[in-house]
Amino acid sequence: MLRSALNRLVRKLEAEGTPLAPAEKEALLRLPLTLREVRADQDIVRQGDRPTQCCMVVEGFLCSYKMLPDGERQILSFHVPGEIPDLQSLFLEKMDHALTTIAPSTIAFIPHEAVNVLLEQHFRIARILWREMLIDAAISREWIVNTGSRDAYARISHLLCELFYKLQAVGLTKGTSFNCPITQTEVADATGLSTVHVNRSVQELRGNRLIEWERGTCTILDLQALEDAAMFDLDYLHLASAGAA
Amino acid sequence: MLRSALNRLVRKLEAEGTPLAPAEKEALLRLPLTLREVRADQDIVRQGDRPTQCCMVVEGFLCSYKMLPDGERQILSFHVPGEIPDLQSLFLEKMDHALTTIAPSTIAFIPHEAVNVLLEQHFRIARILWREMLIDAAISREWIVNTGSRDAYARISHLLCELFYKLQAVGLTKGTSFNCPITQTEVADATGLSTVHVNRSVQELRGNRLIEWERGTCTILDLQALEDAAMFDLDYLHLASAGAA
DNA sequence: CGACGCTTTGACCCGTTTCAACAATGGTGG
DNA sequence: CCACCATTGTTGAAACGGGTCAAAGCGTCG
Repeated sequence: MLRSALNRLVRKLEAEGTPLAPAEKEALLRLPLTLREVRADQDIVRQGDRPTQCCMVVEGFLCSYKMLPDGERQILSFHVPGEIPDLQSLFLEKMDHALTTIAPSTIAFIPHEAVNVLLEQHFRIARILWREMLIDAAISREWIVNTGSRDAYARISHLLCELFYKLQAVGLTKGTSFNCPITQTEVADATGLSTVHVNRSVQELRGNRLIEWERGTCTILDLQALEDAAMFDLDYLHLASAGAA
Repeated sequence: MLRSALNRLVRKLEAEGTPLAPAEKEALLRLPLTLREVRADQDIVRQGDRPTQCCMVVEGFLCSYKMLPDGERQILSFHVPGEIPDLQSLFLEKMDHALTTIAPSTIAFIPHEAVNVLLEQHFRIARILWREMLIDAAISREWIVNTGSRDAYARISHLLCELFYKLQAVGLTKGTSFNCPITQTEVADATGLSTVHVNRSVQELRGNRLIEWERGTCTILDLQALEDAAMFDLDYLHLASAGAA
């Protein structure tokens, strides 16, 4: 289990394109990971916390969010296996958002010190992780576009395209199907819509035969049409293959 | 002029809290900067570009934005003097958004190679710049909240609070007044609202005596009330003083 | 079987958009 | 110094996307 967690990390870092040197790989495998099984809807880190470790998603599904004084919850991103959602806590002491599971998950914790040592001794790994964090930032920018400039139908389409490509990149899709434990309420919190309206839009997507989505499994029936509806442009995910083009 | 640009950079980096060592400061001052005066509404970098240099705002005002196929423009962030808005192009080859001036500006260009050398030789500077980029990401997250969860009145209030604190951090405010060359159309593109509605909301803010805003100068009359209206929480800007608390 | 969480539905309402003018402002050239 | 033009800001009326509220269906799991 611990081995598989570390392997996921190595694979993730190599997905950038550059294979790791033996010394680098070894340094990664020596990282002191602590695994934890977490059930759904458990906060991993809370807003205002000052973490001393960061966490990697080994299995499951996380999201980060902020709560507003008026009770609104805004989801800021979804995190799939291989990602290290709060790596930024290495540099920004105080969490400005919370991190929670939205499905039963396996999380690996890594002490900050260990990561800091890693970064100083292996600048190439530092560069790869730096790049990862910038991709997260690129996704955030696209989410601004999503909530700011697209209508409900396009927003939800876009979210589904993003999830599909992110999951595909880590090998968690079968064809155009993927496990999608996100509830419509969570889609609503992520897109700035009401659950009612999300529901109606999802039904519209189903009616147009763009997707099927029930009991935690989402199948994209017409990816091209879904991307068109979403005005989706893959570039922002900065996937290795796309970058090479 | 070139000296003042470099000084602004040094000051910005030291604003993090840690004063730079003489060797570090010297390395910065040796950076090969190219200055350029640019009038308003000129693209500095375009979506799809693969820049070989990055740029620092010395004077003026920039914004980054994306265009959608349907003609909508979404502004993603505003950039004030001292910031290096496209530093990320060091790590993400292809620009996923554009960068443009919204006021006459002075820009300093720095070749990627020079920055790369700097990062490898001075890990502390790398850490500071890394942190800067993460703060940009934190601001993007807050913009997701803004467009996703706040109504028009709060969105505009929030934008003004953000600008005020960012400008204050680099010493570009006088009291609670600051130079604000942003048009209402740009506010609309940044907040995902129509210009008409922005106009009405700004008038409401004026009517409630929270702000004055005319001819490029914005004065906040009641900062506390403006922050309340915006549900503003300073934490996300990760200013040095706030981090120390 | 019953309870709980998630999805679905209908009816009504409101914030925001759209369209279409018009007024103010500021910069430019004669 | 004024006439002109292009931006930017302002206004009103009508329409619409999406929100709210409230209740009912449905799966699933102890």
